[in-house]
Amino acid sequence: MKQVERRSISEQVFESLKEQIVKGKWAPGTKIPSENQLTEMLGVSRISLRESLQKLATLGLLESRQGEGTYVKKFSAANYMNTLLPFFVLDKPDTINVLEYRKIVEVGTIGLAVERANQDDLLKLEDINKRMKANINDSKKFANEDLNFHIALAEITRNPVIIKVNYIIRDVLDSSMEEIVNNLGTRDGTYYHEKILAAMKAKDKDKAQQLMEEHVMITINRISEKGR
Amino acid sequence: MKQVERRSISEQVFESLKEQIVKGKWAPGTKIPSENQLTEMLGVSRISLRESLQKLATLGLLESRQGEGTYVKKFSAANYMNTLLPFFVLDKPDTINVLEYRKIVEVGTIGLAVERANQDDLLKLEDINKRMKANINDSKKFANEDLNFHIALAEITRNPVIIKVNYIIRDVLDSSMEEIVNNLGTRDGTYYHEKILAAMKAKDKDKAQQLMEEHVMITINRISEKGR
DNA sequence: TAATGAAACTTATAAGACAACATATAACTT
DNA sequence: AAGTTATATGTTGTCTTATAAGTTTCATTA
Repeated sequence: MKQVERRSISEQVFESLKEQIVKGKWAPGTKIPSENQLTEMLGVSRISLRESLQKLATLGLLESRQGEGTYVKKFSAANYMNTLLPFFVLDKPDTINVLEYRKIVEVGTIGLAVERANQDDLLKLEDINKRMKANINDSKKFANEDLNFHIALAEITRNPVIIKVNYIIRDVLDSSMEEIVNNLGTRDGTYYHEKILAAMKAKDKDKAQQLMEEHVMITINRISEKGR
Repeated sequence: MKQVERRSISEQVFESLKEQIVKGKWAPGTKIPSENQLTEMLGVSRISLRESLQKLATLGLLESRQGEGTYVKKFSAANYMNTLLPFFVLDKPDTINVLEYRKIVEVGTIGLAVERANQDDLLKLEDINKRMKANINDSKKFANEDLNFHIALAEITRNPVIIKVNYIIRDVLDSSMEEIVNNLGTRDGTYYHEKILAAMKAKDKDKAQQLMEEHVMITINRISEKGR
């Protein structure tokens, strides 16, 4: 027999709102009606409406700002990269594979970063390095600054796709990172960061990339040895 | 003065729940505590909690079934084909950013592929190249085989992260790819693929990487010139 | 044994209230 | 006149308390 169609209210609302955006009725950048207005227009409770709005926000189609309103976001590839999250999360077992991937991305990232870094960027990196050295005995803070260094590099590229992917990778590695630092210690973290920063100042792209490759490679080797 | 940190409740809850999944505390397929239990465990209202649960659901990490409970979703590639992307067309700056990112990943990919390719892999690539040449006047089929070539390279690395990311990127670019091929033609697609394959056979990693960089770079340049 | 049905538990939806925030305007001070 | 503070209004964020609508469990019954 043919199944009776069951669609939840919030799902129907979602489709309805999506149509407004997709069909261009609500153009990117514009403010959509307030929640109270929409509940009346659609005849649903604010709960169901908000559920749909939040889903659209998660997908990167809307953005809600408290006190201001809800706006249609311009769709960007970077937002789409959110779908990468489950890929990484649910495949957790192989940290090595993630690191191998990270090696590729980080080496490419530093290449662009060398070309695009300005004076402020370099100062910011220097700051992070200083904080790393200051926290050389606090592995938690140390690991955190380590990540900040790599994220800062990604942001220097000014490429939103790279930035986004970096955040996602960070998220995934974060869980194991502390453990990694606890095992590997803080010895060569500062060493490589300083060398990399020097190469950046000298605009020596090849050198910076080579250093970064070593830096990540050493981590990979240590991790894979640890498992035996 | 130092800014006071403001993070919404649902955001904090989101991070907290995500951590449980990322760290493997809640394994794929298992049922997570009920909403009532979670509200008590986290000390927040059901509204805020549900907001976070729904966000995780739209990201594909959780799935709620009325009357049953909420479960950690198992990964399945099919989940990622039902996205919103087809409704949107990437604009030029986006395409450039994606290509720039793709350049990084592809150059890294070919590096690993050179090291790990066996005889069968090389034959498979050769096959794809032949089909490309055969379809040199059918830009749609040509573009399709072009993508197959790059996906095959990703699969040769045997790194699931690289493979999956490749599929995602492919999805993102797919919408604009046909247009790209229509504009750029089929002229140097085969040229580079053949050269790259030759370098792979010779196990010449540097050469292969350099060729791949050129290959993607030329596409980037053409796209960015197109708009002027 | 198999079918029924009530109870308990789950997520979905609702309504109303208040908090937190942004913005514009009025009132006040200098 | 210009700058500052208070107020009003409208927005999203969060909470509380219900009720609806599913699923599962298990004792009861035919």
